[in-house]
Amino acid sequence: MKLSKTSEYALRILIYMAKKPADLYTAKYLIEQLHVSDKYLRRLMTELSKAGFIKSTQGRDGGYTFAKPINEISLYDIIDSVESMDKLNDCVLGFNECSCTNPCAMHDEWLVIRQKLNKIFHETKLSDLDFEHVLRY
Amino acid sequence: MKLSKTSEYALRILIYMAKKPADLYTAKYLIEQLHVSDKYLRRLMTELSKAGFIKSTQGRDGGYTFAKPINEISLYDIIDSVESMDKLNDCVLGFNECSCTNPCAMHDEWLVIRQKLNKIFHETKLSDLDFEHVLRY
DNA sequence: AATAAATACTACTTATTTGTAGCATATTAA
DNA sequence: TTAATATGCTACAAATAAGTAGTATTTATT
Repeated sequence: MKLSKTSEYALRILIYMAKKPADLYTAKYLIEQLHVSDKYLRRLMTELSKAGFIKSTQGRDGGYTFAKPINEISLYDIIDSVESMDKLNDCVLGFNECSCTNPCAMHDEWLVIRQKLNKIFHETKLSDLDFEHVLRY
Repeated sequence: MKLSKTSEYALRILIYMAKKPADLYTAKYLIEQLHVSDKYLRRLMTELSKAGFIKSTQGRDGGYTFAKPINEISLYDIIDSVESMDKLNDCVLGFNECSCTNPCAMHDEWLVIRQKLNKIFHETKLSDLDFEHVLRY
């Protein structure tokens, strides 16, 4: 009942960048600021580039910037790009056959929770966050 | 953003038993009904016994029954006994220092979600579930 | 053209979770 | 008291997630 480390890092990085969304950030700088390990961050940045959130420029004076406006990037999209958000909608008891017409004993309770989770994660965009106190390492 | 397999199994088993809470269930029977592997289920049952939800009687004609009324067993308690529910209250970005006075950028959004999750898991007791359609393998 | 400073890729290592095997222990009934 | 039928324990195996190492590639500056 927790996000994966990879999702945590992805959120941390993009939220940090969203504070000044027009800037160019080098991996080296983000590693220092956010205390995510070198190779892990770099690999993750490549994933986030492929997912279309950021774009990288290689070579000297290179780095990463947003590839689209931060009010178009939801927390749902970010998490979904590194761990499937679909699993949130799986049966909480692990039954594959579970559905509204053939529900498990917890189906209705879980439906309420997951709808709220989906709603908040979908509706919260990077631009909605409070950057006054962006906690960082 | 999903319960562990172990939590799923723990819930499956106890919810299944809660349908007829006075009965004695053998491991063999539960394994057949719920398709949880032999040794894994047995180990889990021992944990659930130690946590005080069920009690076991060894030897011939042995098995497991509830150790207390099922309206005193919440889903929170069950999940917490096999994977720490505390982690639900950890910072969603993984910052140890995150708190209401020193919040991360997602602190407020996440607080709303986790309070709802905590509430539902705490308030839902085994006796509250709908046993008309207990889906099983 | 050489160098410096950046990202990209592939393979490997470690840690955690999940699942399995085999033997030990307990209890009832004939 | 022996056989049958239960649970309990310890150690191992497999799968997945997390983290690390080293090298290749790209590009602006000189």
